[in-house]
Amino acid sequence: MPDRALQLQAIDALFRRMARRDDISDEEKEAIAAIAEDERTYAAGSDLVVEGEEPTRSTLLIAGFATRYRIVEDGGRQITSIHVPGDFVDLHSLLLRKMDHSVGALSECRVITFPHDGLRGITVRYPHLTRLLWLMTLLDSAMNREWIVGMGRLTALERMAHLLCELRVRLETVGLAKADRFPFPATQVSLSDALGLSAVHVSRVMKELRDQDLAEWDGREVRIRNWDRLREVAQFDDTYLHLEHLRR
Amino acid sequence: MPDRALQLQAIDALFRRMARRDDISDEEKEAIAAIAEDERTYAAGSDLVVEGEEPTRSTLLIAGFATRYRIVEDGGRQITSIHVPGDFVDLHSLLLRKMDHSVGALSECRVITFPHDGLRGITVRYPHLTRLLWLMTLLDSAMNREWIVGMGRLTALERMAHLLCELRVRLETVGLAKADRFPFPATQVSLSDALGLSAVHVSRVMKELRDQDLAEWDGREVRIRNWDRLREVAQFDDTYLHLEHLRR
DNA sequence: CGTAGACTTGACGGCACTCAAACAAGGTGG
DNA sequence: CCACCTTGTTTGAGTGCCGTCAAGTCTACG
Repeated sequence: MPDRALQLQAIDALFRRMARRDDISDEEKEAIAAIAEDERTYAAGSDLVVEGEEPTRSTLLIAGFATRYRIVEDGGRQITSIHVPGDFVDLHSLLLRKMDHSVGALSECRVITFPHDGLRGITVRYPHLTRLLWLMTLLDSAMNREWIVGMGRLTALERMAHLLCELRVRLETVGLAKADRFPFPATQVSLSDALGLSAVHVSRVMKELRDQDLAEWDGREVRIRNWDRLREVAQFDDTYLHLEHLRR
Repeated sequence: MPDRALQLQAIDALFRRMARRDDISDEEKEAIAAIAEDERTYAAGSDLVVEGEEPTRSTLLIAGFATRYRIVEDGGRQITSIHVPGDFVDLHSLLLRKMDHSVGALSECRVITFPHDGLRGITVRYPHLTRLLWLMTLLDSAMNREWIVGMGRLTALERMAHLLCELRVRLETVGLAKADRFPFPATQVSLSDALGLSAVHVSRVMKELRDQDLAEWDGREVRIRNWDRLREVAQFDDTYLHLEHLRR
């Protein structure tokens, strides 16, 4: 039986994400903590979940960065989401059951898992908390829609800028972004898999961002140089992140 | 007070979508029908919901085709989902509250709406039904992820073929596809908005599909000429539509 | 039968891809 | 402790998919 206070602290990033959108009561926090299992760590590059599996628990990322991705026939890889601490990487497996994509660790990842039985129990006893969990999956959807718009209608530079904007705001929400910098441990290859570009072109686009003094990135950390112009280039509008505090 | 039997019939496409994935009881069907409002009709080209609005009800499409879309700065438009009868076009507004995109009618659409108050009531009294509603939004997500993969890693021809495959399977699920044909009323412009292509290129790609005798389309109806090869070209695998009947 | 909207086809151009080679940095073993 | 190797990044040259522009065709409908 894990220590309850430690659990609550570890799950804090999730509570911050939720509390940003609606009130979450202590009882609700306890209900989640009550079904949390022990922490686990994954090495950078390893898979947390693999396409085709049928998980019996869902995974909350509490430290590190992870991605959802699929491999296509010619070996190409497409990342569909990047996850930061406080994100459930596979809450949808509670209902979809079978994974239609894999989840990989971009950097070393610490996670806590929640058995599906326990989560199903929450849907029976805690309707409001259920809606908040549902909301977490809806935020994933909203980000997916925004990515589709970007891939369909924005240039490589705009898309890259948009990703940096999104990451900054999401990391701020869980307290992981400083004023003008935030951690982002990745390779240009993984970025290219996320943006639907080639690795070579990512290199060129990053150079362009540096040259225009918009942002720079050394593979570990992003430094924002000119937030207003970066947002402008990215056509970034955070509406789709639904940051308003409302009754849900 | 609308006629209950008529309501149940109208909502049938939704029930079919749900019943394909899990059992849904008569009591649950009644619970949904009980909060249904009167039917409404939208003309082709009109908007069912507009970006920025905060709907107080969610909209179930019962006849016709609709799209979710966003307009970007240069006037470009990107469709993020195409909806068929049985789909909720904005169930997510129950929790997201503010629309981060618009919903337009591709053809004339008949819809039934469900007040958010009533849906929230369902989350309190019907946990299993709540999970099924949640599941409906998760299916949207899964389709979004698949579109991202397509936009990032497939060619125009492959993407187009993929869309036709997806529509065929989805329409079959609600009984609207015959063996080798199904309705799809759209213009090449709207298709180009969906696939992230230009209208001109959509024309070329459709010609290629015809020339290769894979499928044809006259603006109203799609005729599949060679399903196996179409699937192959599209690299279509229906796992992401989660068609298995399971306890959810 | 005239007109508007939708589709088709051709010419040309550009954004991003591939191929290829050089460079940087971190890790490992002799 | 440094040669060596692996992994990642940068840069250049050439290519191709798909976009834009433009003109012509088809079809529906008033």
